[in-house]
Amino acid sequence: MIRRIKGTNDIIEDSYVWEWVEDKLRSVSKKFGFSEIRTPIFEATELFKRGVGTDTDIVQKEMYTFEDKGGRSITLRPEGTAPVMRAFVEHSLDSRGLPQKLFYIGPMFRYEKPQAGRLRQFHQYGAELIGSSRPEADVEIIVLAVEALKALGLKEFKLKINSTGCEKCRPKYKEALKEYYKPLLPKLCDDCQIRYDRNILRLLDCKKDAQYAKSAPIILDYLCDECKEHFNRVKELLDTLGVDYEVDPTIVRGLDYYTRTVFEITSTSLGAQDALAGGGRYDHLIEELGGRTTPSVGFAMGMERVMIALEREKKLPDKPSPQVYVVAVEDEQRPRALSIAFELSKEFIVETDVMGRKMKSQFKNASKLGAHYVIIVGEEEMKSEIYTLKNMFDGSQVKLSLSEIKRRLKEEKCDSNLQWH
RNA sequence: GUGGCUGUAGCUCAAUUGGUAGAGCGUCGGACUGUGGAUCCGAAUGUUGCGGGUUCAAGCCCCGCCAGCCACCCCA
Repeated sequence: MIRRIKGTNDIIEDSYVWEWVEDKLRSVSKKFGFSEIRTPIFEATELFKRGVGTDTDIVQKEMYTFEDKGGRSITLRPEGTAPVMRAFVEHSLDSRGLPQKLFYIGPMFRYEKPQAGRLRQFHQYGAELIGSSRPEADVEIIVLAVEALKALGLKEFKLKINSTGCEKCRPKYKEALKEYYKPLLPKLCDDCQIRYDRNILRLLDCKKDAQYAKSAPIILDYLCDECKEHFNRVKELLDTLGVDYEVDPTIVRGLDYYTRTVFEITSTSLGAQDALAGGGRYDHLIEELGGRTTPSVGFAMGMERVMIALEREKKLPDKPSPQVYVVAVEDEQRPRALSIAFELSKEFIVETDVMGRKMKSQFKNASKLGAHYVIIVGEEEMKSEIYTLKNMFDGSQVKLSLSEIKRRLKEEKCDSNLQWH
């Protein structure tokens, strides 16, 4: 048997949950004025090296990179921001006016060891607000992320924010950190020894050496006036909007492109892989990709994790079931049953038997599928063209013509809780 | 990439000290020849994750691989 690749999933029984989640996310995004962008699933490897940063874990060990037949180095996208920015530059979207507000939903690929909530092919929803350096933009993005989770019905999550400063103040902070950790260096874990030189900020969120991080210098004390002002405005606006958050000076984020605001939304109902969404401001990514300086903010949300959280919080939608199931009493009525089913399927969700089942089994099948109504087509109905409509929820039944049945089903559709639209 | 746990029917799990694989659920059918969700009866389905080894004999022991889970790493 050929099996699926490690760390990938077939979405079968749950596909209606995916549809539901995607519908909600699209709808919230549009309400915030964002429109969907769909970029290719693979890109030139160079895009991620430059966009995400060569020092990041993603680029160093997690990319699915291969050479195509033309000898080009191709990479399956590990994240969504760099491709969106590439498209922004490539199509000169700034000439259409700023800001550009874009969202995406789709698969991402990272070569990691799988566990619950961490897959090699996973799916992200994300949004980018391109072209504004103002704190209002940060807040709009943060609020969108929070509202998206709320729209799905999630409650058990926490928003944490921080500022990582800019190219002016961050070097000073890094220096202060180096100073602080220098005497501690021999006591740090192996990973932190390497991080000390490569990316000192990462020492802060190391779980093994968390004891030292507590009394380490805090970036917020090193922010330049502009960054400090920006961060304060973000907090004020969040307060004004009544958004709950917590300032966490240890979140630094794994991608190199972030400047100033960074944030994370973690679920309190998940295990180790508890980050539902993460994002921040990236003021220099676009110029890194050859565009003109265009300050921007964005975030990405992990759809699998959101769905695990929905399950934990018991917020999954009900599976949609057919509105009507057309039953043929005898073989003679099968063609009629089929044509009624096709006719009704122009307006309703219809099922009918194609397995040659006896009437009894057709009924069993109708209940198993959760059909609200059954239309019985027997000899009598065939002649009179007045069919029996049975309500499977309360067992009642009436005799109606096809057009009366349609009218009845239409009324039912309005107060049906089987649909989520 | 590191460490630990696990792998038996579609699903959840049994199987004495190694002795020739079973139950529930589900599926399908029947009891019920124009009426489902209850009940009863019956049927189908396994290279015991894969490969090797030890043994008269392996689901069980040993080794390797694969996959999943948990934690680390990191993140969504």
